[in-house]
Order: sequence, then structure tokens, then C-alpha cells
Amino acid sequence: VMILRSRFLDARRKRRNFSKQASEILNEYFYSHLSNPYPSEEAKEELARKCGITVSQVSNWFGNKRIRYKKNIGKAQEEANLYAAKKAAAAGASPYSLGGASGAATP
Amino acid sequence: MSHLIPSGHQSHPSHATVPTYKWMQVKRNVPKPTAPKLMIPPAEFVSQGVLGSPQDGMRTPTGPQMMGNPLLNLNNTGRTNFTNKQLTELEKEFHFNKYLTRARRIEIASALQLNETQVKIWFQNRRMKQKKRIKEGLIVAPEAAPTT
DNA sequence: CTCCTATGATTGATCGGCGA
DNA sequence: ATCGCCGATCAATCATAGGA
Repeated sequence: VMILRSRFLDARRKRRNFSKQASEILNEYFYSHLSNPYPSEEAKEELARKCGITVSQVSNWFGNKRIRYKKNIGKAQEEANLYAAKKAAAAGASPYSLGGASGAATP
Repeated sequence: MSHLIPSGHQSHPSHATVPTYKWMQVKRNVPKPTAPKLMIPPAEFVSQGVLGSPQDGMRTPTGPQMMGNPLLNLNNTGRTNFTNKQLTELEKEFHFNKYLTRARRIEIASALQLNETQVKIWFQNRRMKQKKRIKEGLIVAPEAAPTT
């Protein structure tokens, strides 16, 4: 119908997926701070630089990630978690401090 | 640092289940499950929201509860769907004043069939939106902005 | 090419903190 | 004590990109 409205007003909604590498960086941060995935403004700026995106995009990414993670608790999310957590540990090049605190699954 | 540890737990002993942190349980007082009927008196166009959503949670009704106007275009989730007319008027007013006075707010709310709170919130969100745009270097900066 | 899922962006409204 | 604003976030939705 008159759904045409958006065509013009929301043209800005031209989305472009982030690079595979950027997503990797964001996921690494997210899962290594799963206990509190709320990066500070400074952290967002750094992530934005590393990912080559804007701070707002970083905020959007975390916002979407948190909400969508919650909607899947008990699903493949945990899987992805272990995957990313281990990967982050292996990479060992991330300057992020493990926020987890608890569990530490590194026998 | 003391309120981000998992709470109850109920995980499964088998695989390394990820603990459930508080942020994962955060639930907000979403407006109102808006019930039964759906009515759209004026065949006006709504900005968005036309799909039907399943599921709806139940939240503590006790809260800000700003609604009170039975003739708002509410979404099934309780969210108001502003009409283009309303958005146009609000936008126009915004360009005139970034801030509203109580009196002006009442006028606009009445004219647009919205709550004072909704008008207030709309302006609040609009200001934040503009700030964000300026920050990202799109659109002109305020006025007397000492760029030095 | 069609159908479906993943994902970035938008936005009405909420939460907590501040100040008048 | 109350109210508006800010900054951040939530939650639902839109629209498109990408994969089967």
C-alpha cells in the first residue's frame, strides 16, 4: 500500500553488514565481558576505531546483541559463548580484562 | 562490583553452562499489553508497525503508566504509533523551539491528541537524536558554536 | 529467483541520576 | 518533594543482506 513512505524517508536505512573482522572484534569483547557487556564510552570509541565503524554503530551492535542474546538464553548462545571465550583466550592478544570473575574454565 | 554475579542458577551440570547474569534478566515495565480491540478511526498512515506480533509478556502494571487517552494508535505491544500528521507537527514545532514550555506542551498534546508525557518524551528523544547527528557530523551545528 | 534467517538501524518509552 | 532533562538502554519493528 502506501508503504512507499519509507522508500524516501528511511532511505538512510541502507544497511551494510560490518566486516567479518569487525564482527569478530565485537563478539570477542561481548563474550569476554558477558558478565557485564556494557562498554564504557571510551571502550566504545576504541572498538569503533578497531572496527572501522562509528561509536553509534558500536552502541547499536551491543544493544542488539544483548537483546538478542537474552532471547536465546539456553540455545546455541551458550555454544557461541564457549566458542568465543575460548577463542579469545587462545588469541590472547586481546587487551580486554576478563570481566567474568567467576567461573574461569581454564583447568 | 557486586551485582553482576549470577543469581539463582539452575543450569545443567553437564556442559559448561553459562551463568545467567543480571543484565540477562532485566525486564522493563513495557507499556501495556494493550488488549483487545484495534481501531483506526482516521485512515491516516501510521509511521510504522503494521505487523502482528505474537507473544506478549506481563509486567508489573504499577509504573509510570502514562497512558490515559483511549484514542491513541497503540501497537499490540502498547507502543504508540504516531501518525505522520503528528510527527510532522512535532517536527515543525521542534524546529521552532528545541524545548517546550508547559503551556506549549499542553497545546501541542491537545492538538495532536497525545499525552503531555508523550510530547515531552518525543522532544526529549528528538533532542538526543539531533545531538547524535551533530556528533556524527551530519547537519549543521548549533548556532553560536565556538569551534575553537 | 524465492523463501527464510541474520543483522544494522530506528524509535517510543523506561531507568537511574542530577539539578532547580 | 516534584518535575524536566540527560544519557543509556530496552524492546519491538523495519528493511535489507546473505545463505539454502
